[in-house]
Amino acid sequence: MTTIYDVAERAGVSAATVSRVFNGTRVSPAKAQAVREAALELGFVPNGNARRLRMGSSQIIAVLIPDIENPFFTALTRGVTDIARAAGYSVMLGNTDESAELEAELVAAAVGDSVAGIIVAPTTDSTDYTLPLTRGVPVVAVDRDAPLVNIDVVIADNVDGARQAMKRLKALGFTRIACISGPAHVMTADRRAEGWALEWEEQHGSPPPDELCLRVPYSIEGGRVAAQSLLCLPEPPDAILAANNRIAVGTIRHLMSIGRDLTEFGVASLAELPLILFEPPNLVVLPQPARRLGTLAAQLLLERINGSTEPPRTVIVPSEGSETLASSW
Amino acid sequence: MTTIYDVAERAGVSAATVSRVFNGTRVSPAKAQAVREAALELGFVPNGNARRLRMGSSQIIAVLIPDIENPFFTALTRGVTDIARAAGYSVMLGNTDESAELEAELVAAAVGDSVAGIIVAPTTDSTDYTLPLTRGVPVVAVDRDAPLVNIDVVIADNVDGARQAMKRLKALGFTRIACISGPAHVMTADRRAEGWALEWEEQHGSPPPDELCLRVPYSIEGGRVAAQSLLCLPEPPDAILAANNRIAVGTIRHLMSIGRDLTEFGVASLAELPLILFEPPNLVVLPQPARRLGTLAAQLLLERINGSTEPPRTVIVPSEGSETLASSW
DNA sequence: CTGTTAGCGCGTTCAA
DNA sequence: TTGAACGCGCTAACAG
Repeated sequence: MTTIYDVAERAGVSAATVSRVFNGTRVSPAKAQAVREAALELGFVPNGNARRLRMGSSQIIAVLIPDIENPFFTALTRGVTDIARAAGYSVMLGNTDESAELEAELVAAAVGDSVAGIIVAPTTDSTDYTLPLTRGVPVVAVDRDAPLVNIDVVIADNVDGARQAMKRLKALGFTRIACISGPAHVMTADRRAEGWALEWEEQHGSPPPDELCLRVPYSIEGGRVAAQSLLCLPEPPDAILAANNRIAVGTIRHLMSIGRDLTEFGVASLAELPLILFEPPNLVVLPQPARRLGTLAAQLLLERINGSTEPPRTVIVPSEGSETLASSW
Repeated sequence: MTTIYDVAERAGVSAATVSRVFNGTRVSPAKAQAVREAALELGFVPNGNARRLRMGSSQIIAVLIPDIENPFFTALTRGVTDIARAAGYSVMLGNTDESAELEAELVAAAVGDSVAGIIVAPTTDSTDYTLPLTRGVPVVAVDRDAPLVNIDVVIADNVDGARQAMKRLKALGFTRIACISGPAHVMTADRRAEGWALEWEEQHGSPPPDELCLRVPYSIEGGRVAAQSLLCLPEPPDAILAANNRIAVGTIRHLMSIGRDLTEFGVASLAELPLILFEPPNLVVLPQPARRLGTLAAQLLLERINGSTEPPRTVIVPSEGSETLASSW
């Protein structure tokens, strides 16, 4: 382990000078040059832990997401890393696995590592971020609200997304549009179901029948089961609004498995279907602004890191515009 | 910022005792209890940087992958985190974007953060990991070989994967199977093309015609273009072996776009097709052992971290067995 | 079992 | 412009 002292000795200067060279403080060109050479020859790598200990903070942003295997969150993370890197920050990723305990643990670890800030998709709507906040570590909630604390929040306009999808289905001629959304008390799922109900009321002049909105896990199986039971209704729907991509896939698979004619049944997915093989005729895809959520969250966080004390803002990111898959082929 | 000294004072013990409580060394139950209470009341969070500085190493494993938005690498990462977490390590993720410079930068950063070890998917086959290695930080290469240095390597058996896919296609009745693989000099792409050629020779008793193997980017568009030109050949293939999922999707999309009858054309994908809507009749999917690569790499790395000095091993992970999608529905 | 002491490597005063 | 000295918070010796 070569330290600044080794470099200093080799360059014939003091450790302080070496430190200055690496931190941009003015040093005479001759010594600066000597230090750089010595550092190179010795393969000097600054010790981040000592640096952070001394400075009390780091150029690291912690990103805490529920599932690294979910394309939505990886796209979001990508947005964060883009902005972070441009600003000279690196990103530490944590997987909360939708577990509140794990999330709390990771938040504490991030604080202990004196990260510069935290971007988190809260696992529950009752998570508490006073720990970092009281220590001056800014937190930005992304994708989901954090009602208990007063922080910046960046979320997609899920209500509007659902309504837009409904409108597209209506434009395709469908009128009795059911809704399969995610679990109750999951904010995105709640909002999407809400948007569905609002739009239904606008289209029909009356609230939607309760039985037309099912809440299931955000999974393929959830979509499959829900689609099945919706189709068994006395008055079955002629289209289904799926609140995320997995539910949409489950829905379509069920429709195909029972040989349903997809030219006469509409499906909307409130998320992209990345490696889809073909575009069913009446499929409406409303891409989620995942990466944009990430970039915005990172920007807000950087503002806080740089000392902004504006009152916390909630940024609602509009849908990326409904579009059929064809346009992205 | 509350420190162990604050906790110590409040609990009426010395800082060393507080440290011991948090590190599992034996302490009298009474004092241990007092320490825990004091820590809780004060909201004490151990300072990881001080800890790592003092200890000279950390419980952190750096994972460096080319693309966090690629399901293969996220699955791999998931495998690493599973093992790491179970062993009490946390994971720091870096995105190399297939850039050798960025990779080098991230490796240096990891060393500076005194991580316990590094798991990396090398961006080129000439990357050099002497920096961490000379500092005693073990490195395990995953998914791709690192010929320049003598380290543990964990890769999928791409040759065999390609051959198995070929066998499946043959079993379905296809004989003139073309190959669309990734870019030349990308190890996985080379091996898969190699497997294709070997199996062709075994099936036909002669080397395959050159024009039947195309090398394109690992992208949907690459697959589309390659499929198109293969089908224009004087003697077109009756099946295509796609070296990854994106190429497979591009291939199938092209086939469907020209109205090709998929009951008479075979396609094999050397990777999973996660959110697929339906299973084309002659689609062979050979899932990549992504997560397994991650778990194995993590295990090897942990052995090194724990001081193993065995000669470096190259672990070749067998394909996960060919299976059609149906089995995973 | 416990307290005291001494650094880990670095950035930053304060003098010179 | 530069160097000496200090301490960030913690753990590992060493006594007791």
